[in-house]
Amino acid sequence: MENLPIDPAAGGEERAPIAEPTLRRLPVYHNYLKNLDSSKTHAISCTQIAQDLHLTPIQVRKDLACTGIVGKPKTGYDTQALRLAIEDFLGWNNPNDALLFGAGHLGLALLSYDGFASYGLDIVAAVDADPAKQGAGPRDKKILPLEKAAGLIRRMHIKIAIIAVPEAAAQSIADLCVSCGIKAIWNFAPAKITVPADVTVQHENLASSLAVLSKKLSLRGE
Amino acid sequence: MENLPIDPAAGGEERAPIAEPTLRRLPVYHNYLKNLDSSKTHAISCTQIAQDLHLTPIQVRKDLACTGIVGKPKTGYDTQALRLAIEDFLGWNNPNDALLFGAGHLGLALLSYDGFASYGLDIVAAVDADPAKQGAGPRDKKILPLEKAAGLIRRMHIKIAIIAVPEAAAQSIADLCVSCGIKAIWNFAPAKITVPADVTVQHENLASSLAVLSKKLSLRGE
DNA sequence: CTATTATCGATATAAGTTTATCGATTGGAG
DNA sequence: CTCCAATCGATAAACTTATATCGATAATAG
Ligand SMILES: NC(=O)c1ccc[n+]([C@@H]2O[C@H](COP(=O)([O-])OP(=O)(O)OC[C@H]3O[C@@H](n4cnc5c(N)ncnc54)[C@H](O)[C@@H]3O)[C@@H](O)[C@H]2O)c1
Ligand SMILES: NC(=O)c1ccc[n+]([C@@H]2O[C@H](COP(=O)([O-])OP(=O)(O)OC[C@H]3O[C@@H](n4cnc5c(N)ncnc54)[C@H](O)[C@@H]3O)[C@@H](O)[C@H]2O)c1
Repeated sequence: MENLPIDPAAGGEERAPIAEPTLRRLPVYHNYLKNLDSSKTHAISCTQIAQDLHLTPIQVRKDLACTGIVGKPKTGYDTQALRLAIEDFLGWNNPNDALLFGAGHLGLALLSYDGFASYGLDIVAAVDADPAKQGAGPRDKKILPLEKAAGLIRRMHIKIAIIAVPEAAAQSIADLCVSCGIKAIWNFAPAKITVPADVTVQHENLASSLAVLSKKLSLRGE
Repeated sequence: MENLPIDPAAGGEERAPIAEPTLRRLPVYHNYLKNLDSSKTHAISCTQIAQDLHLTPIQVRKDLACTGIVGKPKTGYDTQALRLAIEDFLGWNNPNDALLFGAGHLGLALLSYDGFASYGLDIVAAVDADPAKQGAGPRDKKILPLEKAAGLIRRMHIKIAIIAVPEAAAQSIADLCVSCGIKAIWNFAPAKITVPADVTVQHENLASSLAVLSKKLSLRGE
């Protein structure tokens, strides 16, 4: 037990970089575990998870290993511990505050969604340029004028912005966010936005997903 | 010019299977081209596209090659022809009808979005179990009772369903769709749904994207 | 108590995707 | 007209991700 294969040339702080596909599957495992009847199922095997989620047991095992959890042969993983390990790994126990830009159709849907809380995201308020949209939003969230954004971000040390404004306004909102110290942007506009290297952007492009879907459909049909 | 490297063992119908990451980038190129001032820019090079979209020229060239377009050295691609080639490849010129399940917050946002038309998707109507939601929806789209779904799908030969109902109802809606002949499902519920092998499912899991974003953010911060 | 079997964890192989290299082609400068 | 620089297209290498193999371990049956 003495020669555990420590990453060479690493002083102990550089952990294995997590693969993005794995990262995207972790919430799926988490949701699966949440829906298990925990009074009945105290342990779960990779085999079972893989079967239910249409994956291979090997992949599941490798994904879960990233969280540091250890399983027991013939039994599997403790369901409670596994769920906590995923939450811990994804940082869902330390909620991040976020500010939403654009309280239109999509923005309001995001604002009214109560599921984000369990994913460690708290949308503290929305911002909209249209005075008619301003005031009280769903779930006691305020919809503020654009001018209030900078102060709010600075005062609350908000690090995440969600962009749900029209494409034409996306870049200017991004610039505003960056100048206020935002470090991560979740972008729902179908536009490429440019930010400094130390800011992370996650593009949520529905057109891409749709392209995959319709291409698969058309290939099936022929 | 006589020995073009035809795919061996292919009678001429089996084209190269398109890589999914490439497929996801094609709409991004398309949107980029749409925003170009076409009166000024008649040709565009991979180098330029790559620079603007933060990709490598080689990748852009390879992606675009899938659409069958050919460029000219020193000039690049004809912007108009390139845009049409992408639309053609993605099938955006032959719109698909789709039926939306769930006219809640997210469903209504999707229903009111007029951008899907240019991606070859036409949401013909929505369906909701709640009588209070039924009636006229945005953009002259009807919101129908659940009982009407099966008939509508069969009558209009609808092949695509969009699921925006609560997680608990997602599988039963999927089962209904499959029994009516739906061949592709775009699923916004955070649930894994099970369908026969000849039906395609595209899961749109916001939790996955959020996991990527927040993990990157937390790695940056340390 | 021992044999059996399901499962984990690690290592190795395969498949898929991105990036690099290089010759060929074309438009424009001299 | 000739040379040069930019770009394409194809092939090869590097990297990433997924799958397979195999020994070790623990629960269970006999
Ligand atoms: N609705 C959908 O289903 C859907 C799907 C895919 C992508 N999108 C994208 O999401 C974005 C929002 O879509 P939507 O349907 O909610 O549009 P929308 O028009 O309903 O809402 C846009 C909101 O942004 C506000 N706004 C405009 N400029 C602003 C600015 N500079 N600062 C702050 N607020 C501003 C508007 O007042 C409006 O309330 C768009 O970029 C759209 O392309 C939407
Ligand atoms: N709102 C968001 O921003 C968001 C984000 C991520 C995921 N989602 C997911 O999208 C789905 C919809 O979210 P939402 O916020 O619109 O929820 P919602 O509660 O606002 O809307 C759900 C709608 O589905 C209808 N419905 C329920 N059961 C039905 C059935 N069997 N057949 C037809 N209609 C039925 C309800 O009447 C309601 O109108 C959920 O699964 C949610 O987890 C939503």
